Amino acid sequence: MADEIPQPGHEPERPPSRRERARAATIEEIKQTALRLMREQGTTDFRFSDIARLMGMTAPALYRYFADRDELLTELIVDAYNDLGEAVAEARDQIPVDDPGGRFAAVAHSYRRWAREEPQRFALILGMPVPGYHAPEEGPTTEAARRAMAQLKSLFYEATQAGLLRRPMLADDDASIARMLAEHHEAKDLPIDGPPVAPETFQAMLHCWASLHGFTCLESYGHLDWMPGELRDAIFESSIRLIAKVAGLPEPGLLTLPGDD
Amino acid sequence: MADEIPQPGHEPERPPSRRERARAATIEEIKQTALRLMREQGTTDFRFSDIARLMGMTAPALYRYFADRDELLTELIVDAYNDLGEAVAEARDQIPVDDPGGRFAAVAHSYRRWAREEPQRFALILGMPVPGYHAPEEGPTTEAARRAMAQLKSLFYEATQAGLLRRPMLADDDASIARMLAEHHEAKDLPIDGPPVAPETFQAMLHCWASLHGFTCLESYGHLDWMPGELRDAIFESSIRLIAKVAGLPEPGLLTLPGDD
DNA sequence: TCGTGTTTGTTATGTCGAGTAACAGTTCTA
DNA sequence: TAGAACTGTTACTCGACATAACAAACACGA
Repeated sequence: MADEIPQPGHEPERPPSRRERARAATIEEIKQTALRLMREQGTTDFRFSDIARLMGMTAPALYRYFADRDELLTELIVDAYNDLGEAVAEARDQIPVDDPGGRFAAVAHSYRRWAREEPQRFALILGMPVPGYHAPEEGPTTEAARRAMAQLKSLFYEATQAGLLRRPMLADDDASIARMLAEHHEAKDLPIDGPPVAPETFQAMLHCWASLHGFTCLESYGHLDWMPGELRDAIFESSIRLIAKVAGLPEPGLLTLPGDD
Repeated sequence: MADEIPQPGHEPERPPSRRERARAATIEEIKQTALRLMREQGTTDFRFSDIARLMGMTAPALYRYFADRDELLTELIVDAYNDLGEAVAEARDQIPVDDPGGRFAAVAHSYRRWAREEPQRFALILGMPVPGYHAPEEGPTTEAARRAMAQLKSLFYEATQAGLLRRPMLADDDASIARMLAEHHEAKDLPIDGPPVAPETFQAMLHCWASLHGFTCLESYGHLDWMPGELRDAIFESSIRLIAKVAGLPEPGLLTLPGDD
């Protein structure tokens, strides 16, 4: 009785059985249905009973797959991080490595587009989560966030390696920042994977992220709705170029960004 | 029976009666209690029953003051907008008008400080609101948001008038943006009160807001928690100076920002 | 093929919070 | 002081989360 319980985390790698595939499919359907509800209702909330009804089931059946609402939410958050990270990485990798300016533009556009297309999922990961939800401390969500942010960093790292990154424009003496960053690079407690970058590069990267994220947040939550879309697009494009220039990235090659409407 | 219902919105101006004062005090206590609960629980959610319990009342009594949860939330949102706007305006006005760089720094610091001190209220206005809540279209929240943003604009307007604003650094040719902005200034459908500013100034202002907001959002929702506070402060300060420089604002006078920790 | 244990669904039920109804005490005002 | 308005109460409905107990389908070894 006692050792029948499988220890989660290091299951032996065997081919998934028929039942396991069915279970995985159901889990996926539950998540997709939850996302559909969020999209239709425009919130980050959903009801178990609604999910069950749309799936032709009763609500308690869902508890066979998720212990509670929080567990489902956590999975959705992790998926959203991964999805955003993948979307950004894919857009980035469609631009040649020797055009880091273009790569950053692609990252920025895909970040914005993802947020516009999935405002609820965007709110899920970068807004304040659903009331009553408490993310597991240092859990999978933190891990996924770390990975997503690494996408941006690798861009700067590659640019540095290729010698395509000018010194970023910085406000003034940043000796203290450089020192603090160096200390923490040594202590290796920065959450970004991969090799280290120069302090001023790191700072430029963070500035890029914050500016990009700020515009995206404002737009995604409707705070820029008073601007016509055409104007928003133009201002975003201009802002991104400005940010890139300030961060020391070269001018992007003039090309149509893939998938940019 | 029919015409007993008072039409909301144009009540005659008489001195508040004893009862009206008591009612206003109760409404205020309800709001404060809701805020206290939000702060204690770290969410934008609250339970009517909890509010009532903390006030020594029963839950249904609250419906004498607010028709439902949404109505209370709307008031809290409006209050938050006004509060943030006031905090920002106050910080700004403690710096002389002839130091627009310093004024912007003060605005930025107070914006950030407010968000850090009241992350729940910040989420309430600039994040995705509580599930199930639907803001009244073009209602008081929109109005309050408009006013709050006008605080930033007036800073740039004053700087322009005083001839202290250099031409902002822009990415490249922005003729189309200038044209679109000019059209919308003529159409007067921009949400910002007060006299118009030049298109490039407007663009710079928006860039300032987005960058400031981005950093603030990331920090307020804990996405920068991996940085020690000292480093966050330094990077924020540096970023703000950079943004100001890029926007064409002069270097701020070296002074201790009021209330800055 | 059969029987047993696991998985996945069901219905019935408990709990809790939003919101309403009916009623009671208090305060204002004519 | 009587009636109207206001503000609170208790009792109740409703809907959602979550659990318990049970039933059907499935997997698999003898």
